[in-house]
Amino acid sequence: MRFDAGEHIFRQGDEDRSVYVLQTGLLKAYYLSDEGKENIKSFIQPGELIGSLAAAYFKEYCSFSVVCLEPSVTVELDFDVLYAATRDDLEMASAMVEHLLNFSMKKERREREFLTESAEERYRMLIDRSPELFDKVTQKDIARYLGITPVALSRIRKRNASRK
Amino acid sequence: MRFDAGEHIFRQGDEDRSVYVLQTGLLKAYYLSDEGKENIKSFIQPGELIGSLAAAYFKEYCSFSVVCLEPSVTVELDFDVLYAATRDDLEMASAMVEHLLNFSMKKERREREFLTESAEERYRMLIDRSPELFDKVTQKDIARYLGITPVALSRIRKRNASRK
DNA sequence: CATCCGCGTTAACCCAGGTTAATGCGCCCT
DNA sequence: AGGGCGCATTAACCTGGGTTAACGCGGATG
Repeated sequence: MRFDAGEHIFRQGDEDRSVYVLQTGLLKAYYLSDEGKENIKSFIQPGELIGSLAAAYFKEYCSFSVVCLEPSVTVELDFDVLYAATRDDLEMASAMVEHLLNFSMKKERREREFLTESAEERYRMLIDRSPELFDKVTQKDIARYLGITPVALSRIRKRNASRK
Repeated sequence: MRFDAGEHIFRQGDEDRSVYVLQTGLLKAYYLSDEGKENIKSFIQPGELIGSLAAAYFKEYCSFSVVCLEPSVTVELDFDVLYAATRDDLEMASAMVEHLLNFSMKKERREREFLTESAEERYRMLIDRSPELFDKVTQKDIARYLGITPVALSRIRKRNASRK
């Protein structure tokens, strides 16, 4: 499936029960609060996989939206088919375990960062870990990913003007 | 394996490559910062499973410690054996997928709460979701789990004096 | 070319939570 | 019983980030 920049793959509240593998492009997954504030769950880069686990597994509504930041190409997989496959194909199950282990560790790291680091430290770690992001994504989105406002990020950048 | 309250199952920095299933008791998993500050990753209740995925999978050091808050009984499983089993036993692989899906969703929810909610809202949600914890765990530990100081939690409780 | 709009920056003011320290309480220990 | 220790509370003060608003800018659009 091909998408233009700005197009949504699915929206918060949808009943989408698919999983998408990103081939090329860049996606952002975000939560929209009742008051209309956006908080960014993650950026998705080629090779990564995105979909609302909870929505698919518990047959609920998606708790977040996914939109393309660049023109993107994805492959859509039906969660139920995928899940059924893990129940009777060892290859699939192993691959799924592999993927989920990696996914869990990523989530765990982010949880840890929120728990133990300040916004400023999280900013510095993000620069170290994913410098490419800073070329592709607006500062507003970086801020919303770090859990702060664009104004706060601008201040942090000023404080850290020396490094990048 | 039996443990007294206060005993550690493993410590940050250990090379423990096991996974533990809690039969009875109550555990807490926590990070200790360089400056000696404690931040609580999670409380583990009977039926749940704990272990440092990253340590086991990447053969690294554990990034957190696990200590018993009550006398506890656990079953120890070797991660490598477990992982190998998922590679050639469909039953095991399916169970592992099941478990990891649930684990991922829990982490995802916590990530979301840190990203989108204030400390006060997180406190209220915790009361709703796990009221039992408040009887078993000190307020200090609840605060460290919420990502705030005991002093801040005391203030929040005062503001919310009406509800519990 | 002029207009518009969204982004990043900066300033001023506000507030939640951190820090430090004092107090009082309950619990464990011998 | 007495001493000691860790926990919860409260107060005073500090600080990082939120909010609002003004400004300049660059890119898109007519």
